[in-house]
Formats: sequence, structure tokens, C-alpha cells
Amino acid sequence: MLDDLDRRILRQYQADPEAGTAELAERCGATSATVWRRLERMREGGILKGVEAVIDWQALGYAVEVSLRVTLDKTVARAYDDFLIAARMVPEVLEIQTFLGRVDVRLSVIARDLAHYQVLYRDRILTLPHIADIETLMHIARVKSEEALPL
Amino acid sequence: MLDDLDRRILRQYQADPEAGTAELAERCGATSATVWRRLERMREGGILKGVEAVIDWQALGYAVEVSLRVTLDKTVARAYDDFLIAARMVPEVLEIQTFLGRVDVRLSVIARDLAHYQVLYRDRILTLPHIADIETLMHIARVKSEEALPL
DNA sequence: GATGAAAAATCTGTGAC
DNA sequence: GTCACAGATTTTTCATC
Repeated sequence: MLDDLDRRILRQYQADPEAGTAELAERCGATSATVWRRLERMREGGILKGVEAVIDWQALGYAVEVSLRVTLDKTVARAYDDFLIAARMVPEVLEIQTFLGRVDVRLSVIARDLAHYQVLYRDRILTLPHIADIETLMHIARVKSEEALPL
Repeated sequence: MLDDLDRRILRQYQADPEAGTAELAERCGATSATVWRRLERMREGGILKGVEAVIDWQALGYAVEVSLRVTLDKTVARAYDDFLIAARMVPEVLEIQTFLGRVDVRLSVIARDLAHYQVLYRDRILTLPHIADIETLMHIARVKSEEALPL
């Protein structure tokens, strides 16, 4: 499906998505047109889903980040769907992950400060439907693995 | 620090980082040069940390994604640092988050299949230093919140 | 100090080979 | 896959507010 050149291009692209095709080409030992066509093929094939802006929320005044582990009420059939739909409506909820296991959902939530978080938690989080239990983890740091995957 | 135009540009940029400055300019009611200068200033100010490639690991043959909640051995002073350094050396560990609370670290790990995961878990995860406890959550889906933050 | 218009430099995407 | 090029885009300049 993917040959060696594809893998090298993908790795370089992942390392620096803002590099132009010419620069990627040089790093991969190919020409600009080739790199462009390969990237395009990977986009069409759904492997490359695009790019995402990385924003420093702290610099924007959001000093608090928490991870919430939510367990839902299993007696309600639609609990999962209802909860997800409602959670997606809360702007301060940046990310929602769902799991198989004891914990059903993990939410990443940001707030300007603890006072803001307290209000947010009471008015927007605890009011989400079908919650059976919540555990809060105060976030310290996020790190990306520095090793490239054996693509 | 940030005025109204900055916020609008940031929001549009976040919604579609691949749009050109000309397109962003039109959506924000400004000119291309102004948008470019504002974005540049936000990059220099550290608010915009760049872009990140979004890769579909499933399409690349990584069918399994798990979230591991790790508790470290609190009797060892350097446990945190040792663990983080070692965890960053494992290519299949995509993300490492650290917390204040009962759980110390969360790892996002991908594997090609359950057989691969089993080996990975035994040889690369359980061998990480100073682990006191691990809980595994099988990942189902990841969703982005659809509401823009009140920037 | 910030803006818009327009020029200059650079890059992308396409066609021919 | 490479080469060459037209068209688009980014980035700078400059006069202006």
C-alpha cells in the first residue's frame, strides 16, 4: 500500500507539516512534484486527514486544564449518545474520548482559572445527562513521544 | 493583548489552518496583509505554536488504540523523570500527559493488532521504570468539540 | 503603531516527457 | 519519476491614516 518513499515523506511531513513540498523533497531525496503527488494520494486515501492548529491555551489566559473521567448510567440505553451530543456543545470541552471499560468517557476541559473552572464544572459539566460518576485529574503537562513510529 | 480582529482570525485559522491568508482575510473582513501580520505576531508571541499533521493510524494499519493510566512508585524521588524519559523512547506511545492526583501519567498507545499490543505491553510498557499500577482503557473514538471557544 | 495596495519573491500544482 | 512553467500565494515595501 505504502512504499518506502511514502513512509519517509509521511515521517518528514509529520515532523514539520509547514515545510513546503520542495523542502520535504530535498529531505526525502525526491523531487517536489513527486512529493506533492504522494501527499495528495495519501490525503485521498484518508491516511492524511489534514492539519490542526496548535494553540497555546495558557498564553491565551486559560491557566487550568483538567482531564475528567466520566462513568455513565448504564441503565439508560441512550446515555452514551445523549452525553456525547451534550458534551460537544460545551466550548470549554476541547476533546472527548470514548472507551470500552469501566470508564466510558474522558473529557479534556480548559478554564481561565480555578474560579472559572468551579462555575464551569457546576453549571456545564455536572449538568450533562446520565453521569454516574466523575473523577477529576489536574493536568500538569503534555508531551509528544519523540521517537518516530516504524511507519 | 489580543483585539477583536485577532480573535476572529484565530478562530477562523483554527477552523481551517489550510486556508490561505487571502481566504481568512475575506472571512474576517480584513486584507490579506493584515491577516498575515496578525498571524505572524501571534506566532512570535507564542500563542500560535504551529500546526500538526493529523494522521489516521487505523488507515495505516494500527487497529488498536489504548489509553493507559499509570500510577508511579512514590517512594522513588526520580520516578517521574525516569519514567517520562523512558516512555518517550517508545515509538508506539503517541502522547504522554502528566497529572496531579491519584493517577500520575496517561499514555496513548497504538498497536497494529491485539497480538502486537500484547507483546508491546509486556516488553515495552511493563518494563518502564517505577510503575506501581496500570489501568488499561480500550479506545473507541475521539471527538473534537464543535463549539468554538469564547476567545 | 497599524493599515491597504501593490510589487517582489516564492511556492504550488499541472502538463509534457 | 523528472523537468519546466503558468498561476497562485506569501511576504515585503511604501504611502497613508
